[in-house]
Amino acid sequence: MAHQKEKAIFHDYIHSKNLRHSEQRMQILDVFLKAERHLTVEELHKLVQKKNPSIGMATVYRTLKLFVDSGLCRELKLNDGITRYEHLYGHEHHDHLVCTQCGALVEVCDAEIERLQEKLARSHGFKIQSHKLELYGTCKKCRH
Amino acid sequence: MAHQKEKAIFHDYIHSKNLRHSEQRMQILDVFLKAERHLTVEELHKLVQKKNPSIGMATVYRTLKLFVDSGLCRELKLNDGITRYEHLYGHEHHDHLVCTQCGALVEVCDAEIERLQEKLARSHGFKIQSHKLELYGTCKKCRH
DNA sequence: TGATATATTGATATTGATTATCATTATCTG
DNA sequence: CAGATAATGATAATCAATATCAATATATCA
Repeated sequence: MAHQKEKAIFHDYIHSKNLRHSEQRMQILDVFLKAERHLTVEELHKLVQKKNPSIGMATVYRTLKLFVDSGLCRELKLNDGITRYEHLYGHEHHDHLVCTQCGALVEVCDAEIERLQEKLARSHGFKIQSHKLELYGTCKKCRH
Repeated sequence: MAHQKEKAIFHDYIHSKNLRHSEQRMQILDVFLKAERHLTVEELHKLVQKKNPSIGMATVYRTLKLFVDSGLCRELKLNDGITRYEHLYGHEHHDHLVCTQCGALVEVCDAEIERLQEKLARSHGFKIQSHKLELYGTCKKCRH
């Protein structure tokens, strides 16, 4: 079974917080790790139900929170108001290009922009903890 | 009475869409223009009620949408999930520094970052329509 | 000006996403 | 294995935002 590192991280997190393992959590983690990125809660719930139909939405919500807290994934809140979750472990930091026509999501990163952000914040006395950069526009396909 | 330009914009918008003027819309516009930026719907509703207690929340929601469509203001959706509205007319484009401790909002702009964003998008075949850049961190005050 | 068509309002219901509650069940620890 | 308690799933509650609808206000035209 793959994703040993991620499972170890979750395992350690569960223990460090004196929480318990459960069949459901392991199943949800398994499905989440195998899935593509940028899943909504509903999408994940549907995938999980294929494996275990008795797992409820509430459990998926609760478990995703644990994933976030453990550092396995992060919430992505785009302008459409729908919260998506994307893998974090083993993935470089990145920002997003969002196609406003087809909804395509492209991950991008630019070290120079990051540097200038730091500088900009510093010049206003801020110390950055995190940032959010989303570029909304049309992708090549949708313009042709 | 100040803000003639903004009122003319709204007036023109209303006419162009074959909508109607109303006492309530004018009162809400007046209060909005006088207020500081970054108002939530609830905050604006409270301010408006001081002038006309009968104005309901729904009308404030509806009217703010008109303001956005007319170009007078824009929605600002930060990570806390609360939608704020900020003045647009007569204000330069800007991004935001957000203090995660005290909630302070600082407006910033960096032409070089904007330029690099364009370039980054272009290199992936995207044509940018809008962007969102928020830098979360701690302000000087909160660190001392 | 007055009648008519229709946009607007405010109260309330509804939606959709998320969180809280709670009785039942499962897991861990000794 | 037993006891303590965390987790689950169903459901209710919450919260922001939107839709509905009867009553009212506004614009237009005769």
